[in-house]
Amino acid sequence: MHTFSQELDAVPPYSFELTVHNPAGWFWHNPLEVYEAGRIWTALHLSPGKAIGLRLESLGILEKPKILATIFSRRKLTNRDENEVIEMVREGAGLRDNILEFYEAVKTDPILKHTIHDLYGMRRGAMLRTDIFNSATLAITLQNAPINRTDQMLQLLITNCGQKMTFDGKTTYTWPSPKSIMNADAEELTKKCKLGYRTKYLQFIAVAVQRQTCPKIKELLEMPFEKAKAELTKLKGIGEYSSEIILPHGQAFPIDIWSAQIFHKLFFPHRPLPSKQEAVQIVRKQAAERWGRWRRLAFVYVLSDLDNLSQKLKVNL
DNA sequence: GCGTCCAGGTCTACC
DNA sequence: GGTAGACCTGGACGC
Repeated sequence: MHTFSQELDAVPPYSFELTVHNPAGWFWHNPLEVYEAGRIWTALHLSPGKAIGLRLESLGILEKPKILATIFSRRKLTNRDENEVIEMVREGAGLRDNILEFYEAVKTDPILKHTIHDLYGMRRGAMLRTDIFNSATLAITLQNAPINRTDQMLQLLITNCGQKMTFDGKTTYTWPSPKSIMNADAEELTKKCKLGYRTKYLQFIAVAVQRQTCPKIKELLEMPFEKAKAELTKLKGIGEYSSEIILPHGQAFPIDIWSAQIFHKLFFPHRPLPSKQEAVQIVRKQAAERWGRWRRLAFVYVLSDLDNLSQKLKVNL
């Protein structure tokens, strides 16, 4: 194994653990990543088809953050590949974000004033990616399914179609590449990964990503939010909710029936819960008016702090 | 055990 | 342009 290491700075305050370790009870880059005491191990594909292992380690403290990134690869990487990975880490771990701007904007908000205290230094972590396929895979498996079903589909997809990587004494997997899903037999994929009707959507998106007929993450970010959303909803299986899972914009607010009920209780604690679909529309509108361009961060902060919010605001979440 | 319902959306046929 | 109904799968529930 070849290794390449680089120390990275982050804009303080920066909490490595809150950002990458089970954010909102979920994963950072991939459901099969490994986290142990200030270190995380994961794996990803570099285009085209090169798999690498990645270890991130926190060397600093909240007000003087420093992250050591180490890349593990079977063949020596080019400088360009190394730079691409480091750039993905900077983006995915939110190292450049100035979180103090967000804190200043929401410091008097009756809900967020608690969460920014409880989760001081947390960033909105994002998957390591240059194309939409990882996040589209997540979005498709979240649709019309309770969380344990989603988890089952993701685990099966990754262990059957991702690439297994053993390095630095740890074993983990990459997300499945678009090529591996595009070339898989549809019937076999459905059966092995228990995807049901979702197989056809996943394969449709895999083809679009592989043939580059849909925008990359960087291109989406350069578009206005509504235009970027319209581009994504052209894809079969991607509606409003799924597009907001994928979009990198700060205005994205991927609200579903479950989270809509939580946010409705927080926004309107004395109102009865409306129908599920109504709650989604009401919450979406309220979040846009109240949190504007900060609503994606607000979303992550609230869902990462439900126990504390329940106690402080005396709401049963 | 067995049948029925429905979930952390989206598409399509039909009006 | 709006909206029921269908869609995989598996856990919860009633009997």
